[in-house]
Amino acid sequence: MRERARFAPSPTGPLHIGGVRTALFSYLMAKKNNGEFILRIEDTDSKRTIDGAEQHIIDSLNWLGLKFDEGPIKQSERTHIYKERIKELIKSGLAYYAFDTASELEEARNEAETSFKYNFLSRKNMSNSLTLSEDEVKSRLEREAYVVRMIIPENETVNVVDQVRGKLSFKSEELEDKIIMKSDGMPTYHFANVVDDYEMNITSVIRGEEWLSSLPLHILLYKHFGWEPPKFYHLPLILKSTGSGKLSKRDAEEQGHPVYAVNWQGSTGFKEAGFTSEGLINYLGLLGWNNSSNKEKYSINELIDSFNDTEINKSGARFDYKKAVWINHLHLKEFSAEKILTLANRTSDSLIQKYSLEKSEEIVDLIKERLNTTLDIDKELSVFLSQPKGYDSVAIEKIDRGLIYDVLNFCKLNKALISDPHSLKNQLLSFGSEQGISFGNIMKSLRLCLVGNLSGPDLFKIIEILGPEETLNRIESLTNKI
RNA sequence: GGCCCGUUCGUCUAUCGGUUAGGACCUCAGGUUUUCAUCCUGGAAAGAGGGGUUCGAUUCCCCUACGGGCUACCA
Repeated sequence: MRERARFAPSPTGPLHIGGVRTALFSYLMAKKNNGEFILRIEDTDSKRTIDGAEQHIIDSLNWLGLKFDEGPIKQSERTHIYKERIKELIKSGLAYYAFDTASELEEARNEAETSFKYNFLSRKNMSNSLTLSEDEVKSRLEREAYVVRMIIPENETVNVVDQVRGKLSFKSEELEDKIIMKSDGMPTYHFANVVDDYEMNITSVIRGEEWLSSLPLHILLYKHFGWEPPKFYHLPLILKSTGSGKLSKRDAEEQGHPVYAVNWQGSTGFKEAGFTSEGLINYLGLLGWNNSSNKEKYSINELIDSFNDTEINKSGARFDYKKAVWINHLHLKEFSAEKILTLANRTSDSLIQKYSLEKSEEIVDLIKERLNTTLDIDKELSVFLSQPKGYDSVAIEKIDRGLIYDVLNFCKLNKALISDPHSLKNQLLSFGSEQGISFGNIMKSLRLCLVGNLSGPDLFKIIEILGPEETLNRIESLTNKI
């Protein structure tokens, strides 16, 4: 059978990093086995559906390059399918109508000494089609709101298999006759999910660990229908970087990092924070999976090749932003200059305009290895576009004003040298030894003057690129300021 | 509270009964570099606790502790 894995988010909010990881693993599972990746939108709760969330999910997957082969398939457009299936179940006595109101249920919960469960014991005392006469059921069905509940067998051990953890078992008395169709006629998650996975020939269900406790319910549903269940993988949760609990938007903001792949309203996404899709995918791929090699840098294709569903981890993993940035750096420094230029937010057009495409790419190669995020591209390139906007005053004091002045003066007096950076270096070297100024300080002075601070790529390369005129301008400019 | 899952350096992880418990991020100390960064070398840093099983347990089993998830007409 052809591998078919789906990502089935609910559009009750923007797609966060945990969802992205689930999508990625589903994608890897599908592609590893030459199968299909399907996007299904689980929008059965109209009250909780958020405008724009579906689009955000799609935008995120697009940016990440997790292309879906089918979808988006929306559950809200498939209610007729669920209704048919509900009827089937009722007919075979595996589901029933229930008329209990919210307040009646609440009362039952309050009265119960331990926790109340709507199951084989309590359902005898509730208003449903199992306890009411056929006529009454019929008339109440016409007049009243009702739900449909699935039957959970009594005193049975439900054995399930999670591919990540192995065999698990649940006692049926711990389970509840879950509602499978709400009074608004919409199916609940449990039902729509099972029916769709069956109807869509899904072979692997990959989802977050928060669904593990509902697995027996789902397995029972498959049994009720007489269907063969797919393989289930419950992924460990992504935890906040410090403290305890699941990663949430709020925690991420407190820790100063994004939670969404791309911008969502006021929240900065990883994309806007300077991540490449390659970097994010790489980091997320390693969160909860590894193939026991020491390899850290993976392209999406390498991830697909190496992915093995038996190597998914069991325990929750904290999100480590620094490591994510480091992995992003690994990718960025190996991108082509051409690609990096497209990743810059502001500077690339003016750079190409000022220099030429060829020259611009040369410049990018100079700064490439210094990049942690795409935000750094503008920062690094701005040196080549305009004079420094300010000078690091601490550095000026540290080097000593007089000394800086001497160095800059030397350059001004030897203008011809500027157009020949190689002999400039030699002349500066001898100037330094004559004057008793360390070469390091000479270079610091010059760098400060040309760049505004003490960091950046090779100075003589910068001089070469800026050209004699601009270099002298900048020298002039700082000389006047100190 | 009940049910379920989990537990190796601060963090992500390797180890499928016998290892000086390995790698990476972070961190620290050196080195390279004109500076910062990159890069290179090195250091510090771990099997939650208690019982078993075994010649031998990080590894298998049990208990406890801790962490997490679920416990809705939400997904």
